[in-house]
Amino acid sequence: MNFTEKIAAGVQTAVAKLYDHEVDIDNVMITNTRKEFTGDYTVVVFPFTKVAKKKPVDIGQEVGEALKAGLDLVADFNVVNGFLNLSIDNAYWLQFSQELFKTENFGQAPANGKKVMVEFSSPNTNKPLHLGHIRNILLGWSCAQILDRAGYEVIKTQIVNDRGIAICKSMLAWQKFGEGETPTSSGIKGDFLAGKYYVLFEQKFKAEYKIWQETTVAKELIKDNIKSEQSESDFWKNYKNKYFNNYSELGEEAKAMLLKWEDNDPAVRQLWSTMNSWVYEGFEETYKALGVDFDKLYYESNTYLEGKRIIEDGLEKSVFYKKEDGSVWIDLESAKMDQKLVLRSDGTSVYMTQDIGTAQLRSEDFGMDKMVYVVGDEQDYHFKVLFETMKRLGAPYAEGLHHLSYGMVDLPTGKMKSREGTVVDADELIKDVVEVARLNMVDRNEVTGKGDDEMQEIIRRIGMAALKYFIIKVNPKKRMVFNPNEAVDIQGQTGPYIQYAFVRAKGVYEKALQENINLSLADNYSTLEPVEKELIFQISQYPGLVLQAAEGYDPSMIANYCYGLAKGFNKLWHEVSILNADQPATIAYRVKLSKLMSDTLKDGMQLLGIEMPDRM
RNA sequence: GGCUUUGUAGCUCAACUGGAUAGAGCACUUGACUACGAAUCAAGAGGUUACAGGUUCGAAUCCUGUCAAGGUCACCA
Repeated sequence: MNFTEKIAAGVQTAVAKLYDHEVDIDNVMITNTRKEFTGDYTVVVFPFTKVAKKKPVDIGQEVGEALKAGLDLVADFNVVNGFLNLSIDNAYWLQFSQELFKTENFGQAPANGKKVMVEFSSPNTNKPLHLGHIRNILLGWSCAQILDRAGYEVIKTQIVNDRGIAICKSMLAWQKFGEGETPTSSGIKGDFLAGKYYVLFEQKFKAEYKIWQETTVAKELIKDNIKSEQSESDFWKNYKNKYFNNYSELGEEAKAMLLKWEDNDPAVRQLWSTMNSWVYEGFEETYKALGVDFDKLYYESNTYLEGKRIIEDGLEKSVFYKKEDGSVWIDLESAKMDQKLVLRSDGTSVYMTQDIGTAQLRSEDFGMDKMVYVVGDEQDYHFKVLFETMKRLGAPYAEGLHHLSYGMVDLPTGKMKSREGTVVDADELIKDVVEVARLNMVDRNEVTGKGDDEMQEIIRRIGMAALKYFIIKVNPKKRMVFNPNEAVDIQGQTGPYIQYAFVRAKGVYEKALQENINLSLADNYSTLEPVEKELIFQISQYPGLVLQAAEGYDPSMIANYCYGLAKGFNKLWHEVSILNADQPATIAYRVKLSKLMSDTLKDGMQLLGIEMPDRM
């Protein structure tokens, strides 16, 4: 039982005795005492005014006296307004820290026997990964790590969007204009090569569209359909899709290719798998640079036909209904949503059908209790509909479905737009941050004295820490601004700052080992400075925080915690001496405390996918 | 237009999910190295939490309305 639980129980009995009233233990409000007041924990006594029929200050005084008399660990108390501040006896803090020194795998919750699947990344195979994917990947990876630490069995997965009209566009452009170019022949990374032809298709299509707009067909069309307040260019912008489907030659060819693909045409399938394999090789490199991997991949080309069977079942159970034209729908108006199509009139699947099928497939494969989809917030509605549908279908895991929705990443100049070439490419960004880290290192003249490989690895870890921390410290659901200059910062609330605190603490510990300092003397330490207590207090929050972050699917909580912890240690570093303290017991205690701090920091950062360097 | 998300210091973000005088970093001032490593620390300045009402002991947080920005309303994925 930890301190807050003991205090809560104490408050419960005190209130029962004093005011003859049973309070639910969950309703006892305990917070950490704010810095400007003395104390460690604060009990909010306002809720008791009704039952006690007294002023908050008096209640605080009475409950405080009862706690001080009844609980050994409460050394002292003071009351400010309706807040009862409790100071924990130093002996308890010391005892508590001694226990932590011995604890292995601090922060790891016991296995809870539940399986959770986390889907993230899930790219299209027609272009390379960009900054938006990085946020997705970091969130997904981190979420998986946190759930693991919280006691779940975690399966990391993605659905690879390897089929559809977009891929056919790349394929067609390559076929028409590629002249047999390959990653090997051109030296271009596979995903970039596929992206190159996707862009090329769009350019050619645009040119074709432009010419068509001058034809008599087009002129009559716009005359009949343009709205009075609409400009011509707006009209054509809106008409683009219709042109692609109804008039465009390139569109016609691309659609024909998609049909051939669906018909298993050998030549098209061959081209398709060749180009996709280029892309996969490219992706693999990027994933490796980001330090992530997956346990199981699902390919849309395998799952896009799934789900029809479930639709049939659902029709029998009247979850869905069929219209005269044969299309199948679900009516979600009772849940304040719309009617939604789940099967086209020609019997083919839509996005929703696929997702229903994929969920089912995954359940058959793994039997998970929960499923987390890391997908951008533009799909909020889609997932709301999907989850409600799964609930109505009676899927056993329906209650465990969660959409980890995150906001778009903006640049200081505004939105990333592929058309305007402002998309920040993932590979390039990774290269850039590592390069800035290297230049920083050179500035410090610290390049000497370490092996080249070791140095490169340290630089890489620092650069990646800066990038990753910058992105993951922001609450997922918020839209964020990515300023490249700030992302490579190493001062203040940054990844390298946290790494620095870690390196310091670990350095002290290693030096103590070298000097054969007797660490068991820590048991004799008895004074405990305020900065030390502050640090133990922060460390004590860690396991609870992991559970909270898991429950809220929110890695940013861990990121902010790690910063606070690093800051606490840096403060201690400046206020007291560790290896030069005057008593051997003090030295031993502080060395152990540093070790505990660095272990906790390393664990927390690992949950964010950030590696710690041995030196900096 | 319907539904939905967000709005906090000049900038980037916090605020233990309704608690105390809204906190950090960057940038700007000012102090602290002959290293347990200053990639650090200490201090200063910076706020009508978009706005207006309401709920209550207590609101950045909950409710209503207004404004602003984004998303979404395809037999696309």
